[in-house]
Amino acid sequence: MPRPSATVKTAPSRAWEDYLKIIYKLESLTPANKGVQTKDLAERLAVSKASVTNMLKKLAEEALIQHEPYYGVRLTDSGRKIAMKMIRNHRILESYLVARLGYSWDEVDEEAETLEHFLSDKLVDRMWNDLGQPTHDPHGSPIPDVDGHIENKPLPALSHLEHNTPVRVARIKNRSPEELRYLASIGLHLGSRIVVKNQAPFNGPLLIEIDGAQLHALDHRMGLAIHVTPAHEADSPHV
Amino acid sequence: MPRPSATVKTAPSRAWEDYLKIIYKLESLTPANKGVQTKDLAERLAVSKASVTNMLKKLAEEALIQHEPYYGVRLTDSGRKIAMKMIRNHRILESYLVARLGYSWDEVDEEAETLEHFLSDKLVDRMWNDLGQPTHDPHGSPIPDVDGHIENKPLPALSHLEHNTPVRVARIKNRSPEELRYLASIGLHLGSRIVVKNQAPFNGPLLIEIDGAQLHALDHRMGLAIHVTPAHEADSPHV
DNA sequence: ACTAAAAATTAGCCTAGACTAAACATTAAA
DNA sequence: TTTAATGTTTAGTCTAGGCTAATTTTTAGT
Repeated sequence: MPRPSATVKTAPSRAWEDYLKIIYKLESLTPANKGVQTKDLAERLAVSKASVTNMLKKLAEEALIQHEPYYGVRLTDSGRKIAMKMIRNHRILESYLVARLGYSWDEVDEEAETLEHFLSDKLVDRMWNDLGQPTHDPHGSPIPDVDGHIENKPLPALSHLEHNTPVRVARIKNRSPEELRYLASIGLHLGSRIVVKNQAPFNGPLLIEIDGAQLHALDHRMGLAIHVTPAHEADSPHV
Repeated sequence: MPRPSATVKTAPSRAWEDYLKIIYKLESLTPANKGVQTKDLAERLAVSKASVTNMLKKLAEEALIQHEPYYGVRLTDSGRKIAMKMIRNHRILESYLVARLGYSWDEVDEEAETLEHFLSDKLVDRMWNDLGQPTHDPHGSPIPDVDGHIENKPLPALSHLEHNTPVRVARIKNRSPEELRYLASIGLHLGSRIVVKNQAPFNGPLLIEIDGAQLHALDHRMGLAIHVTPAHEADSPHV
């Protein structure tokens, strides 16, 4: 008959990993003096605030986060390590699916969102090596290294550019499959050369030229998610 | 705030899938007039018999099994369908890992055991097509088709062969990684040509010749797990 | 400074899927 | 045919991770 699991330092569950990953992502959007808010976690995890509070207590007990009640939460080093592993797994799998199994960039997130929790280190490592040890995923996001270090170069967003300055698309953050498909349909990919011709007032749409050809109007919020490098810097980005 | 999940025909959980898969596997070892026993399920799932009974009740409510209390359990068509899907996922992933990511046949089961529950239909289909729609996995086990049909050709085991009749290894069932590694180390693979020279009495070890060269003593129980085809039938098997 | 709104926490409850211990059924053996 | 051994089920717990409702703390607006 089965044995009780005793005090065996149980592996972090999927739920824990999800919490830690979201906390990591929200930390970068949070002013440095504040922690990540319960409310925002609840929203991103599609879970009640009470559930979040409840879970934060457990994560804090395991020293994966620091929880200052009412002031928010912050990852500890061990918590960050787990978050980075999930992000590494996620981004390597996405890269693999695109490069080896014919996925398009709008299809990969859904698949990776689940599988990131169940991939062995061995499998992730083999995919990464098979791909030639890429540094960025199909959306241009950096892949953390095995020790959890990640490139952190802030790139300007399309919406914040001077007009008529050519740039190249380096990264698209957090867009839905529909939006990604739309971008691909107008010929906007990683590495595309963009010139912002105009921006309508009151955060209105951008008028952009893609690869010297078509003109397109692009919603302001889409422009915020598209990050670029100066056109001369790297002719084609990491892919 | 999140919604209650209501009566949304919830997807089968990992636990359900594991139960159904094991029931399927045990059915073939169970005399046709009997069902699969609770005890055997408990053993294979490493779970108490009471837990099994409890779960069987739920599976029966969902019409995934027929549960005749005290007489055991049997899959319904819908239950079998889920079981076959898990087996398909498992075997295609194993095949993929070996063919594309350099895994050896002793490494794949562990990885597949978890991931089989989380692979999307799309991913499985793409792996299967990328591999050229294989019909058998790296251990020679048949891969069910998308509709849940599976080849069911009974193959004789090494232990039950006439002596001095050359055969080819077609399938190795349920061996541990250690045993599989041992077999590989003595040059016994799918497709190896084997001649059984002798079997010691009282279910003693077999004396076998592998690919016309080395002689090896092989434990009787190992011989039961190694299934073969006549040497002339197919020169090299499905791989 | 005071009050209303927003955010966070507490308290109590629920379900899935485990568990143990005890009761009950079936089968095989004497 | 009775009994012992084995297998199965019932009854009652437990933990993870959700939930709602009520309460408390912090923040923002007058």
